[in-house]
Amino acid sequence: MLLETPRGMDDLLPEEVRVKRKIEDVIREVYRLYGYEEVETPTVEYLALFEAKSGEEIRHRMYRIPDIHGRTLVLRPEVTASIARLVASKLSKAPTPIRLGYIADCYRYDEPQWGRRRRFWHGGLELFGCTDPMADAEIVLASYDVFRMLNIADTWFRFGHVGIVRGVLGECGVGERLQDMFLTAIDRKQVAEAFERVGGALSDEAAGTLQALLQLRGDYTAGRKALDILSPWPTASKACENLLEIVDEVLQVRPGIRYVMDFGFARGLEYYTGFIFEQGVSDVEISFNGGGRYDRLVGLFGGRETPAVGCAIGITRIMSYLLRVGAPVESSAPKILISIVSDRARGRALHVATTLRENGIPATVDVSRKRVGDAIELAVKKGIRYVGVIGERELESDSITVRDLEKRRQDEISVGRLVDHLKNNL
RNA sequence: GCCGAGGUAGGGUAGCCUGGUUAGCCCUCAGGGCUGUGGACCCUGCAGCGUGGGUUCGAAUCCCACCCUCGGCCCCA
Repeated sequence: MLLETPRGMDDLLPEEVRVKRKIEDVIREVYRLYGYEEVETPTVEYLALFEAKSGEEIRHRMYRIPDIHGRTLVLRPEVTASIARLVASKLSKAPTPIRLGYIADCYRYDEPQWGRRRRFWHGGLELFGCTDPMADAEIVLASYDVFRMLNIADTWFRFGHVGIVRGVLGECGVGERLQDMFLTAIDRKQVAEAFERVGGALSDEAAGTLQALLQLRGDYTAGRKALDILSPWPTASKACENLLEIVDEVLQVRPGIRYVMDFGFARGLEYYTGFIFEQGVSDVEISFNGGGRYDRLVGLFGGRETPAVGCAIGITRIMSYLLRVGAPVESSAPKILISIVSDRARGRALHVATTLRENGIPATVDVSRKRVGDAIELAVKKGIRYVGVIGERELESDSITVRDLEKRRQDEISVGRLVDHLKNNL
């Protein structure tokens, strides 16, 4: 017990952290390029924040923590609600549009397996204050760029719009609560149950429309077909047009992306009001990124009604994927290990290492004072390319012997030229 | 939460069916052989049967429960 981590919560070893950092670096670069400002919110939040609109599934998978005064706190299962709260409160007077990003650990009491951990990281982008399809398209394009910059070329998108089904149901007088239940059932692929729940509220025509719609998926032409099916339903038609517009704008920039428009597509979070999407990688079932539009959440938290669209990128899933496919990640090993073979050389070794570091070259001194041969062996194991040797001879001539383990050659170089020598040979 | 397969030193494995020496091997790690070249080699050492019960003269081995890991379902990023 003492030596185990809680189930589903992982220690991350150097190799894993290296990959995770790389993903975070890319996400932060996308923030920079798109003008998103990173924020942090508490890992622990009040239960109420997630109770309203997080969706059935997530609600009962939250870690709950009773505090001393009997309030119920939870470990955040996701971050969007926190960001919406932030916009409803501290940022209520910030000029819109507001672009915010976050990288944060989240917690869900799930059954652990590949790509599903009880503690995992999300990297998100949230854009507040715009209803224009360009905003939705921007989130998709930024998502695409994250994967592109990680050299994950083979990525796919699934596009949908909860406003379509909500539109048909709404025009039949089905209330929001019932709409949520319908969509949750659809998300679970329980189509029959979905229809049972709304029961008699639907006319035959509405039921027929929905049945046809839920099976419809495909490329842009499927979207046109959906428009036909929806022609008697003005609200739903408008939602469908909105979806087509967003996808069209994405395709204008990235005509080659792999995507499917899926009209039977729903997501587990209940706060979505419009466009929704998921993104994944071809040889993996589960999605790596998901998001959509939630125009009412900020208002629900007491803020001014503020439209919003965003996404949550599964950093932990991408990390597992990159480790699995063995994606190359730059080594974090120092470039040179300086071996000392004379007590008098100790000061010189430290001095040389300092000079190298001041020039941006990572260097370590062999403080364990191994024999040269053992130092070479250690360097090989640690992936350090160069071994420097400083002893009496080098002190004499104000130089350092540098052995290149990759090219298997050795040179005696004056200390003054060492920085240039290593820089030229990296 | 459900179904399936598994758990032997830090990693990888043999032994389990058919209970019986001190649980073997490879890598890693530590110390030494070894005072400036061993991308080594040799010697020595540290460290293990997931946990708890049960059966038995005796359990890594058979039985039960639990824990954990890995798949799958469900769901999700």
